[in-house]
Amino acid sequence: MTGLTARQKEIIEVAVKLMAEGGIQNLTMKNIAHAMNISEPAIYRHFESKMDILLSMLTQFKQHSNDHLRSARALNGSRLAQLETIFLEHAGRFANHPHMTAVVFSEEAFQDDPRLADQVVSIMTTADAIIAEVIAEAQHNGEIRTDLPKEHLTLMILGTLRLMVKRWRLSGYAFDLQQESRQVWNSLKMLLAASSSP
Amino acid sequence: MTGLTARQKEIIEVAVKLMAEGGIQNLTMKNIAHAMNISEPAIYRHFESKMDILLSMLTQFKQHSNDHLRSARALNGSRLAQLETIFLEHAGRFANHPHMTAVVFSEEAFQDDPRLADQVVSIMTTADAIIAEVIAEAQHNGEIRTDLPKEHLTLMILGTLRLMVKRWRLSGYAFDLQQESRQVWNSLKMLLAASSSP
Amino acid sequence: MTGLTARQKEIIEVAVKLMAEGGIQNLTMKNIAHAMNISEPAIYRHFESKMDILLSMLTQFKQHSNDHLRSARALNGSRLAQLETIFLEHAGRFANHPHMTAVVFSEEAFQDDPRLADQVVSIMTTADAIIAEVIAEAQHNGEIRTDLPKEHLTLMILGTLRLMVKRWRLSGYAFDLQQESRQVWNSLKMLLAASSSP
Amino acid sequence: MTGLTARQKEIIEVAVKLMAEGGIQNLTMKNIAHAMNISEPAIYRHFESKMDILLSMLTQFKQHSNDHLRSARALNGSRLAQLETIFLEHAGRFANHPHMTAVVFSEEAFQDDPRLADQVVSIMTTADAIIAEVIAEAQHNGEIRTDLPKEHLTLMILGTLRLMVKRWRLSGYAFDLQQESRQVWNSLKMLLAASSSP
DNA sequence: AATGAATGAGTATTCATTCAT
DNA sequence: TATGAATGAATACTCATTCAT
Repeated sequence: MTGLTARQKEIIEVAVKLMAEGGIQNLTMKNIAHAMNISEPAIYRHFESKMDILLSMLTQFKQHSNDHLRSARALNGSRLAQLETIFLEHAGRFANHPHMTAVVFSEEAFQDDPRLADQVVSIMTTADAIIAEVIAEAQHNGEIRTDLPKEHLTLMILGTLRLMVKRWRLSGYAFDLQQESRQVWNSLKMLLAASSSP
Repeated sequence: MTGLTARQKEIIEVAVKLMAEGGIQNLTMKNIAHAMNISEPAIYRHFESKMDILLSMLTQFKQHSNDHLRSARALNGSRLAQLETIFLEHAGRFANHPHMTAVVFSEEAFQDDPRLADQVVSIMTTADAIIAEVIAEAQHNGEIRTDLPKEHLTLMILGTLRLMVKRWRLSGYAFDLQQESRQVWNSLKMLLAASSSP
Repeated sequence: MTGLTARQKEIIEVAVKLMAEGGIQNLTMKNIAHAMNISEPAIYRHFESKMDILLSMLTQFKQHSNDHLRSARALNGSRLAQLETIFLEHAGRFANHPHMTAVVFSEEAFQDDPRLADQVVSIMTTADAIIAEVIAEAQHNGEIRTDLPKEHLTLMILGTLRLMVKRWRLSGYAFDLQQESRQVWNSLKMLLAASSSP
Repeated sequence: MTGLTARQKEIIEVAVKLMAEGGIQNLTMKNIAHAMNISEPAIYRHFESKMDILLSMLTQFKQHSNDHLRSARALNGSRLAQLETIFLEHAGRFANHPHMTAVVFSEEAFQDDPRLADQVVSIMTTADAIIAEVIAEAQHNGEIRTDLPKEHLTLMILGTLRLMVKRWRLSGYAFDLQQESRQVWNSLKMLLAASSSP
C-alpha cells in the first residue's frame, strides 16, 4: 500500500516526466501545474511542499525497487538465475519507463537536502546489500567463482548496469536497452562463472 | 595551452568547489563572487556568462582527462599496464581533488543545455573509445581474454570505476579511494585475465 | 440578544485565541478551520467573509464592554465607587480572558478597513464618554477634585488602565493583573481625591 | 552614528509612511518599491530581508528615543522640568512626524518575531526606567508628592501620553497634538505636585 | 451542514545580467 | 579592473474565496 491518492500519483508521474525532460531545473511548481492543466496552488492541496513531492517520489521508487528485489529473491531457480532476474528486470523497468532514469541519475540534485540524500543512499545501499547476499550464496553454491570478494562483484554488476542505463539515457534512448542488457548479462555471466576445471 | 587566465582558472576552481559543496544549486554568481571576495559584475570581466564558466569548466576537465589518457597510452609497458594506469590514475585524480567528482556527477545538471550536454558526452565517449582500443590491443596480445566483446569489458571497467567513485562521494569521502581502487583493480584484472589453460 | 449562533460564537472565540497567540497574521481561515477541526469552506456557512468575523468579534466585544459600563453605572454607591468598579472590572475581564487583550491591542490591524476602524473608535469613544460623565458627576458631588478638566482625568484613568494591561500582555501575563489593578487604582484614587482642606 | 546609508534611511522612511497609512498589511516589498520608484529586488541591495528593514526601523526609533531621554536628563533645571521636557518633546516628536506613531502602535504586529518583540519591549522598558528614575529623584527633592510609588506615577504619565497620541492618530491627526500635550501636562503637574501645606 | 478541489491575486525572495561610474 | 545600483523573470508558497457534490 502506497497511501498515495490517485492525484498524488499523477503529480509524481508528471514530476518524474519533467525531470526526465529537463533535469531538476525543469521541475518547478509552475511546470507541474501547466502539465496538469491546473493552477499552482492546486498542487498544495495534494502535497505540502515541493520537497514533499520529491520525497514521495523517492519513497515510491524505493518501494518499487525493493519489491522487485524481494520477488527476485523469492524465485525458485539458482542464485545465478536470481541475479539475472535482478539485472534484467532492473533494465526492463527502465526500458518500459524511460522517465524513471531521471530519478536515479538526479541523485546529485537530491544531495542538498539531508532527507532526500538519505533516501538515495538507502535505495543504493539496499540494492547493494541484497545483491551481495545473493552473490555470497552463489559462491557457496559453487555457482560463482570464489576467488573474488562479493563486494567487488557487486560493485561490478551494479556499476555496469548503471553505466549502461546512463548511456542509454544520454543517447536519448536510442538503442534497445532490453536487448543490450541481455547481451551484457551474458558477458557478465561468463566473467562470474566458476572455473570449470579446478 | 589552456588559453585561460589565472583569474579564470581561479573562478573555475571556486565554481567546482561550490558545486561539490552544494550541487548545481549552490553554483550562483553571488556565491562565486562571495567566495572570491569580489563583486558579481567583476566576474563578467572574465567570463561572458555563467554558461561560459560551466563550458570552460568542462573543457578544462576534458583536457585533463584526455592528457591522462594519452600519457597512459604512451607508456612502454603492456596494454594491461596501460589499462591499470588509466584506472588507478583516474581514481588518483579524484582522490587528490575530491571536488572534481562534483563535475562528473553533475552531468545531469548539464543536460539542459545542448552545448554542455555535448561536452559531457564527448568526455565519456573519448574515454570509452580509448579504453576500448587498449582492450582490443590487449586481446590481440593475448593479455586479456577474448571470449567477451571489448565494448562490454569497457562498460564494466568504466562502470565499476564510476560507481566506486560515486560511493566514495556519497560516503562523504569516508574511505581511502586510492587503496580501494587498487584492490578493485586487482579483482578486475583477475576477471580480465586470459584463461591460462587453452 | 447577540443574534449569534453557538457555532458563530465558537468561531469568534477561536479567532480571538489565534490573534492572541500570533497577532492578526495568525488569523487565517486555514488556522481557524484547523483549530475547529472543520474545513475552510465550512466557515462560510457561518460567516459571509473573514471581515464579517472580525466585525462580529468587535461587535461582541463592544456589547460586553457597554454592558459592563452600564451595569457599573447602575450601582447604588458613590460615583467614585462606580469608577472603581469600571476600572477593576475592566482589568478583571482581561485577567479572566487574557486572549481578549489581543482584540484591544490589535486596533491598528483593524485600521485598514473603515468599518472595523469605526467600531474600534466607537468602543473607545463610548468608554470615554461614560467615564467622563461619571467623573463630571463625581466632581459635582465633591467626590473628585475639581481643579482638573474631566477630559484629562478620563484620559489618565483610561491611559493608565490600557498601559497596565499592555504591559501585562507584553510580559506574557507574568504578573497578577487583578492584584496590580487594585493597587494602581488605590494610587489613582489618591490623585483624584478632592483636597480635604478647602 | 547610525551606520545606515542614505538609501537605507530612505527605505525606512518609506516603510514607516506605508505602515502609517495602512498598517503592517500595507508594508509590502511591492509597496516600498512602488513608493520609491524602484523594483522590488533593488531593495535587497540595501536590506537583506523585510525583517531587516523592520529591525532597522525599530533600532533607529529606539536610538532617537534614547537620545531624547538622555538629553532631557542632561538639563540643568529641576527634575519636574526634566519630566516636562520628556513629556512635551515626546509629543512634539510625534506632532512633527505623525507617521512615527505607526511604529509605536504597531507593536502588536511586531509580536510575532522574537527579535522585533524584544526591541519593542526594550524601547518601552528604557523609557519606563528613566522616567521612574527622574520621579524618584523629584520625590527626594520634594518636587513631587511622595505618597505614591514612583512605578504608579510612571505608569500614569506614560499611559496618559500614549493614549493621547493614540487618540490623535485615530482622529486622523485632527487636533493640535502639541497644544493638547501642554494642557494635559499642566493637569498632570497639578496631580504630581507635592502637597503645599504639610 | 460540510467538504475536496480548485483558483486569482499576492507574498518575500533569488537569479543572471546590465549599466553608469 | 572593479563596483554600486538596479532589473525582468522566475521561485516556492499563502490567502480568502468559490463551486460542484
